[in-house]
Amino acid sequence: MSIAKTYTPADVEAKWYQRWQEQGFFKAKANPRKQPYTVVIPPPNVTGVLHMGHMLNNTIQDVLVRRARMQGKEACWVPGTDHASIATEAKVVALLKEQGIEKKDLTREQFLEHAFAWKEKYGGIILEQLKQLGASCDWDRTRFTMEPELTEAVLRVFVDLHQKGLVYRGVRMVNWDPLGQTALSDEEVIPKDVMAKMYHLRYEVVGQEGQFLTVATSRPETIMADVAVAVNPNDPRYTHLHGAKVRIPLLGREIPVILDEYVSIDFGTGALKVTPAHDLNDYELGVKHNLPVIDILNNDGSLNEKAVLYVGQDRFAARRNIVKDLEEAGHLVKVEEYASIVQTSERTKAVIEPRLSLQWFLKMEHLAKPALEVVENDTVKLHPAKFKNTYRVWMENVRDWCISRQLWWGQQIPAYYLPDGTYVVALTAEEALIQAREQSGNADLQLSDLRQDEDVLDTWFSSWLWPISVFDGFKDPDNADVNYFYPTNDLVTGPDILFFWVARMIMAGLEFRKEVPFRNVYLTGIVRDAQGRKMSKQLGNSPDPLDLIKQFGADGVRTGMLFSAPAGNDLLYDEKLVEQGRNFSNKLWNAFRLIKGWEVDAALPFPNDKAVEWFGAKLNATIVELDEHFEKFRMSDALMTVYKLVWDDFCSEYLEMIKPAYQAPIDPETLRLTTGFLETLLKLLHPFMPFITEEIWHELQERGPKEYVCVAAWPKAQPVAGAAEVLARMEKALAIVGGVRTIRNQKGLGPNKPLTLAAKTDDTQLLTDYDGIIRKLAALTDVSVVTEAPAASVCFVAGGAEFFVPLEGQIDLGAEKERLTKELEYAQGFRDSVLKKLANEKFVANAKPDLVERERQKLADTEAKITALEQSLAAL
RNA sequence: GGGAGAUUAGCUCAGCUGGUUCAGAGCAUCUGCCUUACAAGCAGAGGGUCACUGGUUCGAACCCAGUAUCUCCCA
Repeated sequence: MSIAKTYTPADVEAKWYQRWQEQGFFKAKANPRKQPYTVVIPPPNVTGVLHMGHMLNNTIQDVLVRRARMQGKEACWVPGTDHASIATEAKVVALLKEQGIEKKDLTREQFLEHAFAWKEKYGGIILEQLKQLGASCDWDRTRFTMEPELTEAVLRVFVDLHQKGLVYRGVRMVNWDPLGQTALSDEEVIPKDVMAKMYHLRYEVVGQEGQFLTVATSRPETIMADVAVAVNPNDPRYTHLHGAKVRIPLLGREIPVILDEYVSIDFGTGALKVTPAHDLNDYELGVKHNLPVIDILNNDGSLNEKAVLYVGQDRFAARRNIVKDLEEAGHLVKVEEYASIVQTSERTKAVIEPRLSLQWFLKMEHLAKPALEVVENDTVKLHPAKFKNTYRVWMENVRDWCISRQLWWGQQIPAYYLPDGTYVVALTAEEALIQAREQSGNADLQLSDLRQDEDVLDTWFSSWLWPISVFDGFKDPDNADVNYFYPTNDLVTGPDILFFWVARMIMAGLEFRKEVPFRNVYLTGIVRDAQGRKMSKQLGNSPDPLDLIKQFGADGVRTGMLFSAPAGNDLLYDEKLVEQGRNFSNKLWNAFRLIKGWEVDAALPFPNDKAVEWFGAKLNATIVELDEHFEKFRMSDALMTVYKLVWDDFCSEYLEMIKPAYQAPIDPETLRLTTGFLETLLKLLHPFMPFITEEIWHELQERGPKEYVCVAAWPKAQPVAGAAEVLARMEKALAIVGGVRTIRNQKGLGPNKPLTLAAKTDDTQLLTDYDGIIRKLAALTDVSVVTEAPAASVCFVAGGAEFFVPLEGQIDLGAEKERLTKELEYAQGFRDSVLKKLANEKFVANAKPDLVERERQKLADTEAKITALEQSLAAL
């Protein structure tokens, strides 16, 4: 039989994923005999497709989940999507437009029909893509934030919080997205640095014709909404204007000059136009001074009739026009460039309008306090911990959450308005009617008299319930699933949604189940390109994830992503990384190919006790190290640990030690033990590389129908007495091999030229025990013990002993002398530094005794080395 | 403007409470090898005043202060 020289992932990946599913390995059910391990997926946008960020994030989740499953836990990874109201609605509106349908021509019901049809057709593509990555989700549990059960959960929570007085309706300054035509929460607004213009406009002082007050503004188109000009009472330039009135340019309306210390004297001209409807600070100033509010904007950002001028024009067009007109009228004093910030919509990218608006809010103070505490006291641990600071600052300054959105795609707010303008909040219209009759005292009220609030709830108002709602914890708070799987264990997500989502889930968990939603939050970095730029469609710098999987295999891509992904650090994606992942797959494949290719001769004795003993010790030590990395969520280090174990220790050292000569058979015991080692390695690798490990697992030997590495027991370290000594002895032996190899390289001898080795050492036992290994790895025909340096040989020192490789006619005496002298000087320098340390009375007195002892040992070792080197030099 | 974090090899990062081998890994680089498991490979080598300046200490990449630069969060 022949095994392909290179591993071809495409041939096997789909097969194994299907088998795992057929076997039901990913399915989880409440099982009191097992410890639960639960992860809920950060639900991707239902309209989304897989991008590099998802690949990283879901690889990490899958590694955690697969390992937990192998550890014998009831591993449950719940997949699903969220409805992403604003993004999806925008997408559907655009699609309808292409078909010649305008949203405004549709009723709400008609629009939702279109939206759901679209979701059925295209939604959830991303979940199918996750399967290609190997994600071991329990697909039977797939949830969607807008499905009936989850919608009900959202409405129940809204009603509950309203009853508790935490949800309220009020007029507040909100972030208005004129493109999406909806309010946004503070977290959905992204500040952007821009170069803006500051316009200096002069307002004529009433009754003092020819006298002007100059204000500076970046938004001249809002002067029609001005209700005052404010100056600092301590500003001597304007003392004469206290109590005066000024006239708005072009418009002529008179507004008062008000005094407030809020106005900073050195910014702009020290005179501030006050436009309460269109600026948060102005609004607060307006409230304080009892000023009216004039809102001159329509929902789409165009000017309304209250503006009087430029009515119907978009805000930016109006700005251009008014600047021209102001200039012509002689009211534009000057224009300055200055660095400023504009707020933009996270979703539509439109410039946000601060706008006074009637919205629903959720009070945060009561929810934030306990949510902060559980992070402070590590009930919920953030990885890396530096995010605790960020979290704290946000939680301490959190403002009420604007939860209403002027959209249709989402859960419609269960508030019902009575004809008299008051409202009731209830889960259903029927319940609302009962309440409404009671509240109004009008028993004749009918359903048709009630009008439900037009708005829907923020998508995050669904997502924050996710860890509970996916287990139906609202509909049925005492069901077996939620009791068993909640709280979940680990959450893996990006720091960009720490507040949007993570913080709010913690709040919801504590408020509705009196328990945190998860114990650990692993925050991944952002995937960037090699130049450190964010991956974006515009830049075209993001590779297609599915292409990558095709090209390098899912295992290659998974490991490639993890190689350079320490928690919380951005990942600079480079194709080299997935290439390295693919190469690693191939390395593993070839190790398998070697072992599988051996013929067995049952008559052969077992010659590899030292190699086996060593690799067993190495394996145990590495498992301990690996588990530590996992406990600390150091995924990159965990991977690198197994990577080196497989590549360096197993392939480069162990297999080379036990490998029979070409086409020679192997003894049965070595084959048995080596196969066992490989199986252990497959288990350790499986969370990272599920496909190739499963393939090799089955190719290696016949397996029972349920016998998959996917559900094999996670290896446990088995401490063996004397393991440290075993590792140390082999290290010494390998140092000798290294010495010979270095000489081969330096002398250009090639790997196969037969050489002999002479050793001047006290530790002849080492040479006896490891004779076979040393000869094989260093390609030596003979190893002998000598008392004097043989003539015409190259020397090296390893572990305090001298070794000689006789090389008749190839010795450059001068070069040898130089090399040894250099090494000697280095050793002497080191000895001196140790001596100095030991001569220091304070060191000997203050340092821990074992430390001093170690320094003494160092000194002895170095002195042995110096002696050996000096003798070698003398012998030359 | 306020806050947090970072600065270690060409790149990406480790370096746990200051003290094992005068600073480690992977990738990249250089040299030599197509040695029948693997050239997607093998063997070997080079490479760092631990941002800078002071301080504490017997001893500092690690602790303290200041400076510079960068990143993130919030205004």
